[in-house]
Amino acid sequence: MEMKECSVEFHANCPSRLLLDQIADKWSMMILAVLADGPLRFNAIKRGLEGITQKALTQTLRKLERNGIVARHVIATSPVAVEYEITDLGRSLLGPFKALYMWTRENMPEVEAARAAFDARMEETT
Amino acid sequence: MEMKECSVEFHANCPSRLLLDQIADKWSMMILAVLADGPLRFNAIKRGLEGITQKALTQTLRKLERNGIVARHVIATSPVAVEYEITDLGRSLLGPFKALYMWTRENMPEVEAARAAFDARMEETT
DNA sequence: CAGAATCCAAACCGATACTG
DNA sequence: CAGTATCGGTTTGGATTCTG
Repeated sequence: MEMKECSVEFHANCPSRLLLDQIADKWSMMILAVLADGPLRFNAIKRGLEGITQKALTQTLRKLERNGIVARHVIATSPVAVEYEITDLGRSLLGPFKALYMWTRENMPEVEAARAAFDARMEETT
Repeated sequence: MEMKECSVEFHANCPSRLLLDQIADKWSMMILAVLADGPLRFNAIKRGLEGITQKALTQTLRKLERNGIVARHVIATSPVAVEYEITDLGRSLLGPFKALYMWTRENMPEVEAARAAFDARMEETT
């Protein structure tokens, strides 16, 4: 019997890895969900995401814009209005994201049970 | 015409949000992919993930174990062997993860183009 | 082999103040 | 309104050393 090694490998420079780092963060998924129904202005997005700071929102929007997932439109009124809109590319991401979201909803109870069991085991060793 | 607000809202204590924070991190997805074909020992996993440190691997495995996504089996040989195996719960996550992974592979070119365009625009304003 | 412990630097994070 | 700039504080992350 030979040694077991993994058949899949992930290299440090694997392009999908670099991209995953970009999109699989705390806020990106939620921002996209919020923009799914139509373009929104900066503060409207902010109001939809309880707990996000202005700084985090700005940074995440910039990153999404750079990756072509949202588009930023400046409307030259006074004071200026800025609208963020999901792009076609971003829209194509909604499917995968939704699958992940549905998984969390469906499997939450089982995860909670696992956590409780794990924490109980930790307790008893203490 | 009424003000546009978002119809979806994410609350800070939304359970799916808490779970998403746990599973959508840099290494979890890749560890799961590596374990998909069968159980592996600690250092075999490590060899499959170029760039991961022992500390990061330990931490991520603990988290996955706590959430019931992988199982840890200690084999009392000398020196000890420890095998990590994906659980049924973890296996059910592979689908959503794979969808995300496929998306990155398919849309990488478009993302790169968007980045180049964005960075070029930044240059010209400087 | 599979970690735990420690140390230090770097990245992040929220709060605050300021601006066109 | 939609940001930028700045500043501590905390968290993270790597490198190293040690152990059953």
